[in-house]
Amino acid sequence: MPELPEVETTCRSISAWALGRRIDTVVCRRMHLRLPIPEDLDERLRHQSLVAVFRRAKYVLLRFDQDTLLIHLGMSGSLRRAEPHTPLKKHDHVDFIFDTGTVILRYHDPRRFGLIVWAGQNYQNHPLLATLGIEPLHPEFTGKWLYQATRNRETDIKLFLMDAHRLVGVGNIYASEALFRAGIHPITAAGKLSKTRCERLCLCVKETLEEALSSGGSTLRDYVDGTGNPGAFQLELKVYGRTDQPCLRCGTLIRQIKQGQRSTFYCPTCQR
DNA sequence: ACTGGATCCTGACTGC
DNA sequence: TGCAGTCAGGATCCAG
Repeated sequence: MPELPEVETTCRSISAWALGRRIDTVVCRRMHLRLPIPEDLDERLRHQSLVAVFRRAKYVLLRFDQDTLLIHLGMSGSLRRAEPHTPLKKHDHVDFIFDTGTVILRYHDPRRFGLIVWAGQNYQNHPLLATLGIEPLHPEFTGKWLYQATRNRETDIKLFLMDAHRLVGVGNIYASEALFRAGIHPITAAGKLSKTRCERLCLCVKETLEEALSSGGSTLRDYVDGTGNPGAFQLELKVYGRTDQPCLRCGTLIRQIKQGQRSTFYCPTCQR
């Protein structure tokens, strides 16, 4: 489900309404996602206030007075505001109930590929975060970095972009979109890219993510942000999901292939 | 170290 | 209408 723009949008919208609120209770209806949900969630979070909501890669971090929670939305997860009268849907696994029960942050995840765990004292050292790659929107992600990181790598550039141990936040949608924008064929061996093409790709990754962010992310099925609003970037997608439709630049039919068991979309004319 | 494949799980959709 | 097969925004683990 969510890639960097969707996770970031989720964090921002939760911040807007939940910061400073105090946990009343936490209700878990299901104890197992990708990992077990901590059993002491309610006991420990009770009466703590939410101090910060931020993102690392595709992880959401909720910092409370004493503890920080690490949340991943997997493929199908969402974290959004619910009111006391909002009816429970199937797969609404966890409710963080604030104040005197007036507002709820609700975790929903049909496929249960997500996770909720304690982040520990120093979240950067958490095993799930410690080995992650660099943030694509940070200044340290440059064409030069990309050029050096891809040397001698035979893996397809699209798979390289999606490898969170190198570069985080770029998932299946935005990898295809950024490569189209850069005019690079997704099967190109990462190590074969010239310095110039690395510069261009780096720029295109940043632009694609930033534009998606300003549209509030992409809503393909049921993605909604922390307030419940859908994104609009799906309207801007140039290749993702457009199999056999004409390329918006040259009219050639968009192709769909598999890379690493995931669908890739590209224009065989614009991308070489 | 790198690379490709299987895997976790449910729901939506397609074709017979 | 039902049933089987395929596919889906992620990331980990394992074998070669």
